[in-house]
Amino acid sequence: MADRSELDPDLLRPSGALLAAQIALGTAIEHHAVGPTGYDPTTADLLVRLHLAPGHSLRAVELCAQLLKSPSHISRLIDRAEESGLVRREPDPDDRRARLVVLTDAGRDVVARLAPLLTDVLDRAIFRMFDEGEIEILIEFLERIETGARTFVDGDG
Amino acid sequence: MADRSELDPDLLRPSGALLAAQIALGTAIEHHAVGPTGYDPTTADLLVRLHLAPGHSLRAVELCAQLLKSPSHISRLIDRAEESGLVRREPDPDDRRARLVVLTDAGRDVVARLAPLLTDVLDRAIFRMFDEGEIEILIEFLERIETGARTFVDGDG
DNA sequence: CAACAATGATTGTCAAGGCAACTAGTTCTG
DNA sequence: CAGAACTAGTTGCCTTGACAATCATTGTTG
Repeated sequence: MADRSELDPDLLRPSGALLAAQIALGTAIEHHAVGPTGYDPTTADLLVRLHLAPGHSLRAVELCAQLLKSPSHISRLIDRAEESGLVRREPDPDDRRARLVVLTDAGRDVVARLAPLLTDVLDRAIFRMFDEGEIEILIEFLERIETGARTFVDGDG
Repeated sequence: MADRSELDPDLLRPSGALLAAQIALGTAIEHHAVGPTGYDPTTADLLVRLHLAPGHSLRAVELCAQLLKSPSHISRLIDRAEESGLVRREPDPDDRRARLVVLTDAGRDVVARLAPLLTDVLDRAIFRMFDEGEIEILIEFLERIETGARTFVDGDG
């Protein structure tokens, strides 16, 4: 489609729109939902993932996958959340290398405060902007990009 | 649509897909296009934006807007690029507060090496995954999210 | 079951990047 | 045209977060 020896001005349009949507959504979540809790966005995401997980707990490796962050980042993220009393590390009975990260009552309170705000932001920024069929198309489009991109990085699942 | 006092498991699906697409695409660009040049992704983006700009130059404030980064970040990004000889700062004749960031010949060479790789990644990760009408729908969907998200941050343009 | 590869988690080190404070130049208003 | 308000850019300080190395445990294979 494009002449590869020069940059097509339209080349960055889709990726630019993707980035812009991401940034705008992140900013909205941060200002309207996460900010009021007093925690940072990644910590908030951590708490939400734990809340959604069975037993309100996950292993760190699982959090890496869900939050798309590096192990070192997750480890220190848990450090901070633990110091704030939001989560607790417990041994994993199935694997003594692993440690379960468990949501504490204080963490559940934060999620309870966060949930309606986050739901509101995502409702108004995304769900109300589309009808139900469109949402599925949107997700399918985004998955197509992810798939297309992974053909370059293939071999990492 | 959603019960706001509890988290809907589907709540994060679209935003999760958005993030996953973003990360996968960024990783593909970084590994396949930017990595071979030896520079970091943000520097590469800087060079591309300058290349696409009239006169191969932009003011820093314009780079903030295009790269969606803070002024301090842009300032230091230009520092590094200038030390590497990729760009040059020149006074802006129209406004003596501003400084034009101009692509050097060395910077142009990097863009020339980068362009076909970047075009290839974006072609295969995005353009070839969609037909032309779909691309426009995709962009319109993403702009809808951006618009929806901006209703929370409104007043910043 | 002993040696060895693979996996989960953590830590040291360092770059990326944001916020607030500051300088310098411009525009607006009296 | 003097002062106030604003805009462009830079710097100090700090947090976030990635990579490489390390330790502990598990699985695998002779």
